[in-house]
This record gives sequence, structure tokens and C-alpha cells, in this order.
Amino acid sequence: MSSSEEPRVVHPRGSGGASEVPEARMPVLADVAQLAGVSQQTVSRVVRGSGSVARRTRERVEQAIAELGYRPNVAARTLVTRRSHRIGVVAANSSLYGAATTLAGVQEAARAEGYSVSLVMLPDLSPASVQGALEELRAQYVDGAIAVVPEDASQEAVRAAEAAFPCVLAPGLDGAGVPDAYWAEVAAAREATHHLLDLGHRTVHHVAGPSDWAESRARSTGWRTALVERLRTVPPPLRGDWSAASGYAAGRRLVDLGASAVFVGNDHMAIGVLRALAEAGLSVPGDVSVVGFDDVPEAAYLSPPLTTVRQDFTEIGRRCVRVLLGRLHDHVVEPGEVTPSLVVRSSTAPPPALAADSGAPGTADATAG
Amino acid sequence: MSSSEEPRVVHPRGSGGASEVPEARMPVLADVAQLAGVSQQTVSRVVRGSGSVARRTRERVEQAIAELGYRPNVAARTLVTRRSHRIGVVAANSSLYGAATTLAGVQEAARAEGYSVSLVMLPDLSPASVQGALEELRAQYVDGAIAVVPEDASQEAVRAAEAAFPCVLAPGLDGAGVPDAYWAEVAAAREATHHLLDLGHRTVHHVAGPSDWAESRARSTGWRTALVERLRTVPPPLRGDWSAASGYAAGRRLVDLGASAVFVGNDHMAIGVLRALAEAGLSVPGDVSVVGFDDVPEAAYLSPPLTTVRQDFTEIGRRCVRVLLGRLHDHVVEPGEVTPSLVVRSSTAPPPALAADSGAPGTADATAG
DNA sequence: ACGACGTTTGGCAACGTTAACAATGGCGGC
DNA sequence: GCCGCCATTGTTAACGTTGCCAAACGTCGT
Repeated sequence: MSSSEEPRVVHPRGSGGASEVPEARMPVLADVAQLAGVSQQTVSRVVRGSGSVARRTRERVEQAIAELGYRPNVAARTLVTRRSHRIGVVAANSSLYGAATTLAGVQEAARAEGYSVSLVMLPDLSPASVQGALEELRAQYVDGAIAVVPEDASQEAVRAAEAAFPCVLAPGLDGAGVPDAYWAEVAAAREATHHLLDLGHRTVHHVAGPSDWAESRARSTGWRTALVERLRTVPPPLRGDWSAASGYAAGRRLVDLGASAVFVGNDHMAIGVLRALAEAGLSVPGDVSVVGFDDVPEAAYLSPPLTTVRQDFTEIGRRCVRVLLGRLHDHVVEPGEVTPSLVVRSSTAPPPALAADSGAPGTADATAG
Repeated sequence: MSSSEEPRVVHPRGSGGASEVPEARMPVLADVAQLAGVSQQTVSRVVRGSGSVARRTRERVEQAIAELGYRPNVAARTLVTRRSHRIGVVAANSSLYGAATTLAGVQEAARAEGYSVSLVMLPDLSPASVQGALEELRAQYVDGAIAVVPEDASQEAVRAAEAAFPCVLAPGLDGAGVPDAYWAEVAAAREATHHLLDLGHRTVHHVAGPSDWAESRARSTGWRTALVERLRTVPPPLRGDWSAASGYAAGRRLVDLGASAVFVGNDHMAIGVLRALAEAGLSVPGDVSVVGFDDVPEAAYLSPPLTTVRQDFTEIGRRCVRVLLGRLHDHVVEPGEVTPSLVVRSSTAPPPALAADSGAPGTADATAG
């Protein structure tokens, strides 16, 4: 319909030829303006919803926009506004539940605020690569960036980049100091440890994540704090890398150590620990109690269902966006508190000595092969 | 250094005042040109690496670029070239391993090709929301899009959008027909089922994903094919939604049905199935054999370690990018084959009747919990 | 030595939008 | 009935880059 006339002349750029196929150019402001019989500026005002436009005029313009299927060209807008309405996100290229879910939260919140998201996933989180990613993002002229990189050295890189353009660290760290999210995790880890101690365990072993991750340190700190508060001995923590494989390795050590209670830095590693214990013929929670962290969706369906700390990563992601967007508009936003909560399932119980008064270790395991 | 003079005059746009703070504008082509004593055009040529520039000139320009920290403005470049060098990705807002890993592959490959990635994550995969996401992406003037939406109705939406701008469906479907990836999954599911039959199971039950997902249908088809090939009865498949919770529900049904072998549509659901079986006091693989699909990193550490089909989602993501970029440059790229492979672990074994020669066929609740 | 030719460089005009300012119209107050 | 004000609309000039064209430069063959 309406092949009445080409709204605009063919520009010499095309390729000079006169008998050129129209090739369906995207309509631009000028096309709408011509169709509606107004100036570009008026159309622009209607599109942006700013300025005052007479009711009748607006309707006419909207009609023209609909008819042409006009979409504002973000590149042109960005060029003149110096605002891309895009934020960058740099995240680790891992299947880690926390990072993935945080990303989802960031995406959702950004979209809700009319911002689009540019993603850079990194195979490794070295400071150099994080810095490179941030540079890349800046070169794309994003308005700001969110870095889901809880690893220490990389956070330094983010801080450095912050001077050049607005960045927010996903765990909730801001430039000023230690974030609420950090202390919330410490508190939650402490609570989880207390839960185990309350059940009667003399002490609680710990499988920690990489030592240079803020989250890992927060959880370890909470664990240690609880132990110290109750005057228990603090066994040296075992190290993992968040993966089930590393949890399995740690689990085997725990068997050797004769641990009766373990607080594991995340659920993935807890799965590995569970496996190692099962292989050793130890039952959970009969012989050993295990607590994880994150509450991945599968946690309730492990054998046994895992007691763990639920962390609302989606909300963390949303808050990052809120903080970043706040910074972009020059008003400070308090990150606010995100409180993880302990979810008690079936992987924790009193230690064998208490459960059956003279219980011999290594009793019933549900999944004997 | 070099506070000699402002490279460019303050534009009236600024705010008219004469004693304005320089406010650290980003350097532009003109600044570099002035510093290097050449024209903008020459700088542009150096930046793009196209056209011929004398060696000495290029060095001078590069020097100036480095000194100023110049970065080309992508918005301006996009405006004039009509190429944003960005691709959009729409994916489900789920923690599904497959989708997340595919996304990583897409990101990696795109980045390697000099493309940035705009991400839209959807809470639901309704055709309307997928279509909306695609529209949104198009409004952002991405060069093309990759849709990681294996759900049927949504794929229709993608096909429709394809007319407007280049889209690729992540599972590997292309406009022409059924993709290699689809048949590869069928073959793998068939192989997994044969594996169970070869162990001596009379038939194999199946926990399928949502019926309107292509991947789900592929896996179901493979399972059914294997059964038919061997002239076995085909039990009605149970439906899940990919989640461990739904797998658990299906697992309880399987217990009632007295299944001895199960092929589950993905590992997450398999975790739920494992849990249901354990709760019923059935041992895996002693009483029931279970095969999953995807090979999530935790699969090897479940109790028991899960026999499953490994799918290389990262590679699928990479191929999507290759196909899309190919289409953008007007040369067709064959998606090529991605072959999933069966990984046999400890969750499969001969059925009880064969293992213990005189085992009662029906129930076998040998290990009461 | 001269013209043809290839290499290197610069000038100009877009790309599609928004900001600032100017111009037009209608309205009420005096 | 005239003036000034507000609401509405139009005009102009950027934003920073690239594509096309032409000019300047040097080299080579005859």
C-alpha cells in the first residue's frame, strides 16, 4: 500500500544508478515528518515524549509512525546525545550458578529501565583480561559497566577502570568500602556454622572456594567467626575452585580427617563432597553433616537433600543495576541489604556420638552399590 | 604535557560560558589529525587499516592515537556504515546448563570475530515475548540475532522476524529445514537407549522435556526409534519441564511403574529421578538404570555418577555465530555436525533379573531404607 | 625532459538524530 | 482593542565517522 512516491530521493551514495531497486530502507524521522506533514523536530518530540505537542498533531504523527513502522536509530541518537543507554556486563565464562543468575538479574533490571546490555564473557578472570574487557566495553561507548568478577585482583582492575567510566562490582562492592552483601554473606555463613554446632558437632570443617574471591573469603570468615565465638578449634580449611570435582577431592580429605560436620563454600563443591563421602561408605547426615551455599535449584533433590544457604543472586543483579543507573544520573543509591537465609534440609543432623549413643562409624548408607 | 592548546574550540552547545572546565572530552578523529598534522581522512584510514598510507605517516598517526588514547566512536561509525558490528542474543532466563553454555560459546565466537553481543534474557519463552525481544534487538540496530529458544512456538516467531533481519536459531535450525544438530541429538538418544537395551533391559522408560521443545522431541524420537528398532514395547513417556523438581515427580511415577531403565531428557531432571528412586529405597544401578543428557559438570559426582550424553553446547554456540556472520556477509555457511557422545558412568547396569539370576522381576525393593 | 600512471593525501557531503533558538499562533489582562 | 505571555511548531547546526572524488606527489618509460 501507498507506493505513491518514494519519501526520499535516492542519495548519490547508493551507487549512482537511476533504476535502483528501492531495497526497503528503514524509515527515518524525515519520512515520518513528511507523511505527517510536520517537521522532523515535532516527530522527534513525539517519539521522545518530551516537549509539548498538540494532541491532534501527536496523533497524526503516531499514525504515521505506525504506518511506516518507524524505529528511532539508536546510533544517531547515541551520537548526538552521548548516551548509549547501554550498559556493559563482564562475567566469567563459567556455568557457576551464582554468576549466571546474577547476570539474569542484571539483564532484567536493565531492560526494565530501558537499558540494553552488552555482554562480555571471559574464559579467565585475570586482571589483564578483565581490564581488556572493560576497555572494550568503553570503546563500545556503554554508559557504564557491571563487573561480575568477585576475584580480588580483577576487582583492582575494575577500580582502576572506574576512573574512566562508571563501574559497579557485582558482589555489591562499591568504591567506598566493603559492601553490605559481603557482610550479609559473612552472617549467613556464620549462621550455617552455628546450625551445625547447635546440632552438637564439636567443630565444623570447611571447604572454601578460591582464596582470592571476595565471596569465598566472606563465607570463610563467617565460618571462622562462628567457631571462634564458641571457642572451638578451627581446622585448616580445604581449598576448592567452586567445582564439583574440587569438592570431591576435598571430600576425600575430609574422610581421612574424620570430619563430622562440613560447611562447603558452594553447592557445586558440596555435590563433590557428598560423592566422596558416599564412596567412603559414610552416610549423610548419619555420619557426616554437610551444609552448602547458594541453594542451586537441584539442591533439594540431591541425596540427601542439601541443607544450604539461599542467596538471592537475581536481586543482587538488580541492585547492581540500580546502583549503576543511580550513579549515571548523579544520585547515590544505597545498595541495600540482601540477606541470604539458611535452608535446612536433610544433610545435617546431630553427630553419630549423639545420635546413637555408642554408634559405630560407617553405618547405613542409602545408596550402596 | 602538551597543555599548549585545546585541540578543538568549545562548541556553543557546551553552555556558552568562556571559562569552562575542559571536562576531559574523549578525543576524536579531528584531535588525532591535528596532533599528527594530517587530515581526518588519513587518520580514519590508519584506524581502519584500509587504504594506503605511507609508512611514516602511519607511524606518526599511531603515535598520536596512543598519546591521546583515542578510541573510535562506534555510534558514529555505525551511523555511517550501517553496520553496528553487534549481534543480539535472546535466551531464556533460566539456569539451564545448555542455554547458559551455548550463550558462552556465542559470546566467545562473536568476540573473536570482532562482534559485540547484546543480550536479552526472557523470563518466559512465549512467542510474543520472543518476538518482542527480537523487535527490541532490531530497534537497537544489531546486525543480526541468535535465538537460543528451542521452544517451537517461539521458533515460529524467530522465523517471522527472519524476514526483517538475519536471525539464527541456536539449536542449529536454519530456515531451510531440520538441522544437523537435531539429528545428532536423535542419534545420541538412540545410542543411549541402545546402551540400556544392550545391558539386558526389556524396555526403557523415558522422562521427556516439554513437548514443544525441539531438543526434547529429538531426544524422545531417538529413544522411541531405538525401542521400535528392537521391537520393544514403547511405554508412554513422562513429561517434565527440565527441572529437577519435575524429574523428581516423574521419578515417583517410575517407581510405581516398576521401571528398570530410564532415559531422562536432561541431567537436571535425572537428578530429581535419582532422588525419587533413592527415597523409594531403590538402588541405582542395582534396581534401576538411569541415563541423562547434557553431561553437566556435576554429573560425574552424583550418587551414583551419572551415565549421560555429552553435548558440546559451546561448539553449538560458536557455530551459530559462524552461520550468522556468514549470512551477514552473503556467503552460506554449513552448520556442520556436532556429535553428542555417550558417557558411561555408574548409573547403568544390567537389570536385577540378570544381575541376580533369580531376582523377582516386579518390584525389587531389596534395600529398604 | 615530458606525459602517463600509481600512490598518498585532503575536501566535502552525507548518516539520522537532538539541542538551542527563533517564529508563529492564540489567549487573557489591562 | 493592544500588549505580553505561553503553547506549539519550525529552522539550523552540530554529534564523529566514512565513502566518493579529486588533488598533489613521486616514479617510470619513452
